[in-house]
Amino acid sequence: MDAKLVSLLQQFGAEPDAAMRGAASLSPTVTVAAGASIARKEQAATHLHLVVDGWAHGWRDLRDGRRQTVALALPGEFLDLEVLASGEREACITALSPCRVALLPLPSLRRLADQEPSLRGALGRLSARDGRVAREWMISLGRRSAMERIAHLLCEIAVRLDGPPQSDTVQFPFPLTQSDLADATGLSVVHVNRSLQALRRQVGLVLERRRMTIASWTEMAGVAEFDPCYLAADHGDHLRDRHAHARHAALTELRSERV
Amino acid sequence: MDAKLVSLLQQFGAEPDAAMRGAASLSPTVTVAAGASIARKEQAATHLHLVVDGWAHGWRDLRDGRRQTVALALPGEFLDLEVLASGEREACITALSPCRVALLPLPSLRRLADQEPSLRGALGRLSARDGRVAREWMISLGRRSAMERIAHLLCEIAVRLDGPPQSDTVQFPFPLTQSDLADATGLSVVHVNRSLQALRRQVGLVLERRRMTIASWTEMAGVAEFDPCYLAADHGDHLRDRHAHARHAALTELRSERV
DNA sequence: CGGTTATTTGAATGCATTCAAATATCGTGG
DNA sequence: CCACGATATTTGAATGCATTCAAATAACCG
Repeated sequence: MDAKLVSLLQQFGAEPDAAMRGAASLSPTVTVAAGASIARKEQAATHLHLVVDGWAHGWRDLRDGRRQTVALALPGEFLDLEVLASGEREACITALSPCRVALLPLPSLRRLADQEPSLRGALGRLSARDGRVAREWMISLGRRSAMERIAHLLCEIAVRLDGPPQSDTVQFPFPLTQSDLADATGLSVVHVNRSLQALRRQVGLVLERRRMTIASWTEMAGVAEFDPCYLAADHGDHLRDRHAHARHAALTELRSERV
Repeated sequence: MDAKLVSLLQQFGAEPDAAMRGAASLSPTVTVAAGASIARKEQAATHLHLVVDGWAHGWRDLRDGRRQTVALALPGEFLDLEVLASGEREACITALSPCRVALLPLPSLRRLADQEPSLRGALGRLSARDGRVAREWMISLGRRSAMERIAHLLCEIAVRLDGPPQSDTVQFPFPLTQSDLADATGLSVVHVNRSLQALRRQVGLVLERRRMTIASWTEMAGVAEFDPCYLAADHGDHLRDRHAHARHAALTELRSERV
């Protein structure tokens, strides 16, 4: 049972009771080291994975070794929600930092989702958010410059961790290496390094001892043309029936997501 | 009512009866010219869109005009399935060729999905396929060379239109301009032109009067490192309960999708 | 402390872009 | 049916962003 998952599911519209039962279907968590494999593409998908603590990513590679990160999971987020509907995993999952990962047995989660419309809706909206993030990444990979890509990713991470920032100075843990950033942004390690230096000069970015500081969020978001609305939980009128002011609350709630 | 939609839903696991009722919820179709807008990002999402005939795409752009296609819809495919769960549209939808588009009222489709588990499952699996396609595009945009990107996209289109090809020579209608291809692959028009010429020489690609011919599918798929399995309907064990040999049938059925 | 991993720098190369202009094709009205 | 304007494709040349290769420095881990 995991309190963070309960609150996540409720944020995305699950009834308190349904959220509890969803979270109760967790198997005991496993702990893995940074760089360790959590699930491989080929193996049968029997469980869904939730990162309780730590960061992980899903990736694919081409025959000659070029690698692309296709999904990033921060504390409290699912890694492979798509497995719920399709039954097959489409990427290898690897820990980017030391991780505690919860396993949710697929059959029981499906049974639960079939019975609980609100839980089903919450999982659907979580998938939809993953889709929005994926599309935003497509825009970065296809059309943004190196600096813009990195800036955009950093903004996204900041908001996914702590919600839209209150003050102009933002700070958060950052376990990724420059090589991880390269995988996620479709750039070479060397160029990530150089773009990071440019950001350091332009928007006062500091990265030391696995901690990121953004001196000017305004500047950074400007460089990235960043609009956080694609990260909000409520992206329509689903919740509005149940929670009258859900739309407004959504962003506020995101802020407490930091789990 | 649209026979193609019925068969699409059944391919993805809806009961015949449920598929019929899903298709029955279609509003009358509208016809739009190539280049015309079908739905805008900002406007309230009241309907889902299905391209009955013609090609369309969803796109986003940056302030300075750089544009990226984030989704492509071929005849018989949904354009904005993500709206079903999230309630908001995340891209502008534009016709790439003359199009007949069916509108499905969101509320009635949701009601239907809530009542019909098999229809719900089919829509979920269709969304999951959209997700797999999106991730494949991320790999192209992030890590494939210009020629590889275009080759991969052409392979994908060929399979989405007609299923995995039987013979080594493949032919299909192709209404996209090179500028459309540039939007989809994250390249400049000029470079698309040059890469197309390279493909012409290397794999005997011919594109004339809106018709594409691939002389050697083997060559083309080789250049693209193309593996069609991410396009299959059945990507897990969901269907296996109902249709014993669904997995094998999935690819075969895809072949008859060409609508 | 020493080995390993990560970051940083320099220099050379290359893939893709931009700009500009020519040619070809398409659609439409005369 | 042809002429016309508009759209799409093609080519050349110059530039630039990002990559690769190589090596040095710095940080991390046991």
